Amino acid sequence: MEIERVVSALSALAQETRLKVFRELVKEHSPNASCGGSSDASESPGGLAAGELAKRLGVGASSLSFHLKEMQWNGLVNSRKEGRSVIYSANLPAMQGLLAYLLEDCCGGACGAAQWSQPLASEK
Amino acid sequence: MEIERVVSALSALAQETRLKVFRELVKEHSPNASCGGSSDASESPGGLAAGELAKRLGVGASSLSFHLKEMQWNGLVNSRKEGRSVIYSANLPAMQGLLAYLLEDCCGGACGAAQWSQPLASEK
DNA sequence: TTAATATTTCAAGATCTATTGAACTATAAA
DNA sequence: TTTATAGTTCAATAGATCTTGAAATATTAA
Repeated sequence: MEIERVVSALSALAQETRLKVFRELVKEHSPNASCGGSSDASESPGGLAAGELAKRLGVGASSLSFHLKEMQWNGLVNSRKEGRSVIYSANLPAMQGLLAYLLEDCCGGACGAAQWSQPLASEK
Repeated sequence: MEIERVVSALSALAQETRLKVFRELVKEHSPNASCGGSSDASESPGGLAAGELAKRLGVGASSLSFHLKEMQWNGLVNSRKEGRSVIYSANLPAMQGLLAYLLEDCCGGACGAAQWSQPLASEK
């Protein structure tokens, strides 16, 4: 991942509403949907309608729409239309790419990937 | 890590100059400095002087100072004074906390920590 | 003490972000 | 059709962010 893409992915997450949206979408992500290792052809990507997200997060529709557009532009979420709803879903490979970059380039040999196979430390 | 702290850590990184600063500081981080697992009492945290960072990144001194202050405020870097220089260093435990949060709360059971003990995938 | 170096602070200005409510588009139901 | 529902777009506004250059502060060297 080149630095501009990393910065834009980080920007997409560096806002409370958007981070909550992403978290919510990850929760709703169906386990067999695209996560690299999938194999089952019956991909049902899961996700949530914009309205349902707005309700859960208590955000105005147009404000949420603004944030979803931002996240989509930056590659963090995907959308599809179903009836009159638009279903948004987390783009997990994008998150993986981001984490891979941070782990490799921003956590140093000193605190590399190895540590993360453990229980995943406490608070800062 | 609670969500406000995560958002502020992400904001600290979601800017090209700042991400480059962090990367540079991680490169310069001495291997035995505070990374949780350290034990040697002769902690020499490494780091870089503001001026050296400015030179390496080609950024104006006052602009860099603004970004360093931001990163310090958000807990991503530490500083110490040495002579007339101010040496900045990466706060790796903060980065760890951030990564732990993203891995746990934003990557889902689907794409959890397990994957990251491997060779650390390619591009997105 | 005076001068040079390293860095921060300040003020101004340009640009980007986020929220609001109203208007608009598309789909489905009556 | 008409009406209701789901989302998006638009314009206005408020506030945050970033860059610049000049001035201020601290430390070291002459």
